[in-house]
Amino acid sequence: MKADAGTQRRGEILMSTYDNIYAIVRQIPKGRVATYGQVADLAHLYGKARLVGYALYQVDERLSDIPWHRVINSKGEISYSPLRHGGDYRQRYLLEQEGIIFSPEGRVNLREYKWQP
DNA sequence: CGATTGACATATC
DNA sequence: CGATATGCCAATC
Repeated sequence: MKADAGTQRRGEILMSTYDNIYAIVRQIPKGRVATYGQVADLAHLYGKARLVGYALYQVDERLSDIPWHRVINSKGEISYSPLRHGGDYRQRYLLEQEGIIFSPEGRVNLREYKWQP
């Protein structure tokens, strides 16, 4: 059965697509990271990783309590955006504070840090 | 309201 | 490893 484009029914609560993504990101434990693809998968949005990135982009503006910094791309690298707020390295700094080690290339070891639900 | 863009992913060359 | 191509969907122009 297919869910509607914008919303899908879960129990008796109607959740918008983005709220679904937010719910997943909130569940990422400290010291772990998740890829956009993984979040999309868990949010029943397999193959739509772009929506995850777009959703998180808005999260930052909303200053939500969502740990957006724990979401990185499948290469284990932080995706930067020149359009984002000034502090580009903020994400990396936050991850390092959680004990995540970055490679000299600016990547993390997904085999070890990737969140496994 | 049509066209463009964008925190991505996967496959192929 | 990187350049190119395709899919995917919402927000923005």
